[in-house]
Amino acid sequence: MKQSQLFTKTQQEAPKDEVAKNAQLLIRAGYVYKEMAGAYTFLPLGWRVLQKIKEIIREEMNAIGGHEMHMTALQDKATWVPTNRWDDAVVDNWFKTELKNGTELGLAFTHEEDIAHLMTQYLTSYKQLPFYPYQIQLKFRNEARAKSGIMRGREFFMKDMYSFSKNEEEHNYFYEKTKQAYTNVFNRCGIGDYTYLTFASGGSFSKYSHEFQTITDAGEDVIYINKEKDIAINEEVYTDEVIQDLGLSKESLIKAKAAEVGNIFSLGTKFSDAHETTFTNEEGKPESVVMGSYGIGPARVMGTVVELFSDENGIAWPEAIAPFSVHLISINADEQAEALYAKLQEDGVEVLWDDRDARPGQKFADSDLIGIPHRIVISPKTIEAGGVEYKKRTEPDANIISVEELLTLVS
RNA sequence: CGGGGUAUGGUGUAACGGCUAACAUGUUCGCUUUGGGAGCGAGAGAUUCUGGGUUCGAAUCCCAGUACCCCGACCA
Repeated sequence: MKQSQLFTKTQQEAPKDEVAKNAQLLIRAGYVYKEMAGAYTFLPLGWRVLQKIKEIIREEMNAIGGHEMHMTALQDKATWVPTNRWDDAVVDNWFKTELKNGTELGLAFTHEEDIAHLMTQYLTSYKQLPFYPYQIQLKFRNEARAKSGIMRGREFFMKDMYSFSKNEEEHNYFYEKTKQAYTNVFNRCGIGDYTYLTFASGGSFSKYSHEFQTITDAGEDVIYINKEKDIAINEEVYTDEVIQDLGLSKESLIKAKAAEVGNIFSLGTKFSDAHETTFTNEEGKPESVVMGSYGIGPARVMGTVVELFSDENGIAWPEAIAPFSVHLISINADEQAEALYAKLQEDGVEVLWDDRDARPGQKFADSDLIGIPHRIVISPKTIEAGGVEYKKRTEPDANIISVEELLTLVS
């Protein structure tokens, strides 16, 4: 894409009401626009990053048998009464509204009830099980206080997957597979080294749930990490009993602030009992289906990445989720740049060409701020030296390489 | 939801209760310039958040509302 055609532009200063580093950088670099507290618009650059994160999630969910679908965000009150979660005293962050005729509606903050109810129509036999529908969708939560930029909004993206299994054994097998799939997602997004499988409070059907917590000061949770075993304990269940149960010792645990980028949860038959979501077993008798739910916040992942990978000049995206792979900067070499741009695109390289009539200093500053992994400069100077200048965003030095070398580097 | 704070061109800031609300940046036009946010000149851009009050006079003081930010609580 030609940068002159991007409608977003960079800003030297962040709006003063934005304190979170992720939001400051994303706004300054033109990735997002803040509509109101806790609600951000993803501009073309930001949407590209988000789409890449979603696509990684999609691939990993599909790889373990997930089926993508899309549920309505409008919630029927009747569906939420059986589990008592319509009650404002139980769930206090509903966005509720009503139809013209006065019928009450909710905007989805999650979908367990909805999908348990839906499945009463489709789940009949044990032969159908197990299966794993998921969606990547907007969720709404009327948070008392939005904060941390795009990491905790009132409207936010969520990948929510639900598992339906015949029994605990079948459920546990998938639960463990999901752990690995989640690990793959966070590794691919570049935050694997900072992300820990974290034991958190379970529910009536399991001792623990598992969270994926990424170490960052911008996070809201406190966890205790055991680096050797690559696991952590959430502060909320940090007791002598739990430490012992996990075979750890207090001395081996390091306290850290972290952001919850994903969680997986065994639900047992809590929701299927409430909605009579049953299947007919091999004996011909009805049985409640065993459920699990599995969430990832793609925008929270994006915010966390920015928190982790930036310097005083701007963002430094991990390769896999960068909006573009190559940032091509031309200085008084439009013709040569145009040819290189065409060549890169031909080779399937995602390239942003800064073709603007701007001074070099501004282009460099913008490039650092936007944070595309590979920077190419083409100018009379580099042409005379026999090629282009190449620099990684994460490295301080640039060097001249030939176009052929460049193509093998980035293709 | 409790406590605290802030609100002035698009953005960041300034202005003792007293002149036509100032500066930087961005933006438009012209000339010059081209390897780390260039220079000169000329323009456009504000009902100082809203409503009330005090005062001869309010961006400035007071009250209410709204929005935003921070701390805490909440986060099924």
